[in-house]
Amino acid sequence: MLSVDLMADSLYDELVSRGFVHTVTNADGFGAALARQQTFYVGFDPTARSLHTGHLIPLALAGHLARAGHQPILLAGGGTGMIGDPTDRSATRAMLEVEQVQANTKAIQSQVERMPSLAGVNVEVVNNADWLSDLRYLDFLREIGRHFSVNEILSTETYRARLQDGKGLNFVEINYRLLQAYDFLHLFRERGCLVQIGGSDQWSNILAGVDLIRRIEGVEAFGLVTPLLTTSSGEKMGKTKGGALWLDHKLTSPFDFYQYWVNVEDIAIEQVFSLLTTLPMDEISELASRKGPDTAVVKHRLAKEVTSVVHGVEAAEAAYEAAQSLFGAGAGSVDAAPETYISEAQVDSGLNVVELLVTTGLVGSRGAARRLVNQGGAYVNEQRVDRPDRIIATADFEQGEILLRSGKKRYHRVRLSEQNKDD
RNA sequence: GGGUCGGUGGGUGAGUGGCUAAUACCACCAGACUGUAAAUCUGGCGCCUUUACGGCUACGUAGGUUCGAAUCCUACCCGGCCCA
Repeated sequence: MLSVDLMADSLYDELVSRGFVHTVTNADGFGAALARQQTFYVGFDPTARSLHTGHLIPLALAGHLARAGHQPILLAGGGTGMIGDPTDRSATRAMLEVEQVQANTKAIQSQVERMPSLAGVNVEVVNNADWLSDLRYLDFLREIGRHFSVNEILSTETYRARLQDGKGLNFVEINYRLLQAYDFLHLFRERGCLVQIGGSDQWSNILAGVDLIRRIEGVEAFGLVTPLLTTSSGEKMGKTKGGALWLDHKLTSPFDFYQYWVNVEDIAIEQVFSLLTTLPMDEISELASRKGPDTAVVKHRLAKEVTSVVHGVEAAEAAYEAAQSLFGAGAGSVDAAPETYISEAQVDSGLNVVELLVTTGLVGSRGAARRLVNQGGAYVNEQRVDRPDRIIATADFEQGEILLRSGKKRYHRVRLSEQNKDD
């Protein structure tokens, strides 16, 4: 018994020392609860067809808990997504089309199921549409609604801010909290789930569930929220030109994903390591303590670890190799850089750099491509392009391939093919 | 339902008949410096083109007034506040 307790304590302590605990409902109680096998859950709303960097911390935490023997349930919010979480929103979200929600839910479900960081773990994925869709309004109001104080809801940060700024708040949005709380209650009843984890923005929603379970079932459930990864200027980490840093390789290539982490600010190294990778803390401290140009090496390690978590070790290795050949000594081919195929016919018809930059998606418009060239940020095979009307000829292809570069670090391969091929 | 104020580019938020593709800040992109870092400095940041004192599209939606509208009028949609 004693040893089990020690294990549990050390698990909780480990979570604290790695920086996962932003807030917890009852630290002692939670620590003690971990002495027994717990079922816990974390939810993701289907606002897009892929999860992004921001979801990585709760996923990592889920991994730690799961490896310690606890049972994870990952919840895709097919039901709550129909409503839209108002948290951190200065205005009402546009409601997504039903089909969109369903498609996103499916995408996220399969993404979570295939997540390398959870490989070997018995993850259960559920969709709250399965139980929320069939709720009966009157029953829900009588059983659940009566436990919620509108005053209390309105006094929480999200809603108060809305009211103060005179931004408006509709009834649907207030209900979001009830539904999320109900999810927790449902999972407690059906699965004995006593723990919900999430990002710090989910604190009040999680708390609502903990309260609901106590009120209705008389049982103490636990909620724990993780911090957010932010840059030194306080911005959420994971923002790029193209928007979020997606976990889906079709939206953000493993190479770009890798590059993002190689480029994190120095001061974030330790935090990213401890939250997103599973390296032991003493090793992390050692890595983080290195100074000067050596930090480049450390960042490669960081990028490799984080990329492995999302895309697997092989993709991480490939991204590393690609980065080495691009940024290390000597240039080579770049297997992991995103690639596009174009036909010889296109080349023969007089394709110029601007057109090429646009078709590869390296820039968003022809105007932007011209700007890039004029600012000296465009390269073909590592040679700076000086004119927007520079024609790309078959002679530019080295072994059927052109290496296109935008700025210092964004690469794209263009390959010749008989026909156009996508993906 | 009545009154009143408001809906501007990824975000915040100026602009109230031409000088406005639209101030400023943030985010973002490029250049310089570096370590593929931060900070700093410089340039850019609707789309298109023969890069031009050029064309097109845009300031909730749809019409209208005007030589000319984000700016005025009408209707509608959405939101705040007050009244019911």
